[in-house]
Amino acid sequence: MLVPAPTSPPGATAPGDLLAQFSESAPLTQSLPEQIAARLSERMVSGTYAPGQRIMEQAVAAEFEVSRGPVREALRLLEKEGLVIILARRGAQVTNPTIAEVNEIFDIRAMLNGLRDRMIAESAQRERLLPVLEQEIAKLAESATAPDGTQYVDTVLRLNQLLTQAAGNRRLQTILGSLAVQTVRYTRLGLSTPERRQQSVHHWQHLLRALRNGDGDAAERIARQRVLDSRDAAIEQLLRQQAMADAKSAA
Amino acid sequence: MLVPAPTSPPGATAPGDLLAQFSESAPLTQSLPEQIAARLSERMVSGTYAPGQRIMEQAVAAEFEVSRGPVREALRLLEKEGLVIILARRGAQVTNPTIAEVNEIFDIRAMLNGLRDRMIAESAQRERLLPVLEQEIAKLAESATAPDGTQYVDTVLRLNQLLTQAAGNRRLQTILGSLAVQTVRYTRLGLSTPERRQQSVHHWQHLLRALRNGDGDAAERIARQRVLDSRDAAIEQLLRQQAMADAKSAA
DNA sequence: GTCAAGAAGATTGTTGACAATATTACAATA
DNA sequence: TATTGTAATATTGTCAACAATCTTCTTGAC
Repeated sequence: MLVPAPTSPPGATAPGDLLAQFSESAPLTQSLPEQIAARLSERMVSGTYAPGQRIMEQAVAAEFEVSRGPVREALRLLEKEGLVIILARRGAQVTNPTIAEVNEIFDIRAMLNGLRDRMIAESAQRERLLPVLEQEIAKLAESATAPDGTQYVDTVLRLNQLLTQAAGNRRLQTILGSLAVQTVRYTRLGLSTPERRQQSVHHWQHLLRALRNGDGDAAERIARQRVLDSRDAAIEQLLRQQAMADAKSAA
Repeated sequence: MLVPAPTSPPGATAPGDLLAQFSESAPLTQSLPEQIAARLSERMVSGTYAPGQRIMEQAVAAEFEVSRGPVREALRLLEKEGLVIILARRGAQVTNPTIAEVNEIFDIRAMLNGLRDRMIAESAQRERLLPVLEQEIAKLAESATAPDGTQYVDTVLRLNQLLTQAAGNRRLQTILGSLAVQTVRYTRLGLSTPERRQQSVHHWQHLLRALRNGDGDAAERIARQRVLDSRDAAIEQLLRQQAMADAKSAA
């Protein structure tokens, strides 16, 4: 049977725990394929499995001491999340999105975050959410100036999770969850400097104000801009990384 | 092996062929699970399988003369499309969306169609698309006044397909394709009267103008409004149907 | 040395059987 | 009669083996 993941105690926000984090109303006991998918997804977002790498069913099955059936299904789940691509009779490969594709994913997130935040702004029972948001955004402001961006990113993820759940649109939750998994890597990149994080805090504060005022138009506009800015920051960093890698390989 | 579907010759737009129609760059030879999924999806959109009905793996496997493995995978594919819901150890059930859920799906479609049409309006090589669109929209105007809405709906589907492909965002294509499959039924409902179809033609003509002018803002706004209107029309019809059913059962 | 053809090995796709769990039918009790 | 517990059945989950296909390595010709 499956060895439990070497993660922090339940409740802690473990990196790579995103599938569970964003999935709608997860049953208390995950199925075997889901457990395998969670374990594999950790390795993909953390880079243990490199982009482009081929994942062989038999190898995974042997490691987790299960048969290939559940592994196959786990890989299908990861395909749904966009973490692998499955080619007919050629198996699963860790996705290696081009910059254009990263752009595309952020575009979609921008639109759907806009919808999400508009829905919340226009919802009657948003009152209960506001105190929590205020608290989290305060935490955000604190951690913005830290040299390390880890805590900041965690809080952003938590905020997004809160809002996505609050919107109360199941399908939207599913789609945004899947897109979030695919873009964590890049979100981290985009928030790597204190300046970017300061900018991000301002966006969140604006959003909070719009939500408090029940201003759906503003909420949508700000949410969109926030994602598009984070996209631009991420792409900028990506290009910089790539340029450095290119220079190195040329030397 | 699998008996071929009793559909029209390839190329013809068969009802229920939607999975294939919207899937990105379908390989010429569908896998066995995909074939099964296509066959099952026909039955679901056509109502042969009633909403809420349970689909048993063994029964499907026996009918198509395959083992349960490919059937399982087919059902997972249909879950991805939102046509069934799979509960742990309880199998697959044809989804029976509430009116609230239908609303939610249309909301998402509205946003993403907005993104799609903005992308096209702002794309450099939209020129090639415009003549085709003009032609299809002309066809639309012709068939609007027909007593039967079938041809009109088909043309709308083709238009959406054209635009979705033209946007050139793979992930968007996937998501919109899946949402389209889920809402065909309701789109049909919303376009059931000539008045609604006339209104719809106007939207399309406005959209065409915005695309021609390269006006992304307008394209997005119009696309959104178009979907939201079709949503309202569909919901209205749904409620009417439901009221009639209720009255009947009370009698 | 490069390329093509073919054989050997590796990997995915499918199958049928068994195990674990859920559903149904039925009987006993309040 | 309604309800609860239990046995029988049905159904999903998992496994291991086989078939079909792809990949890689070797061999040979140019």
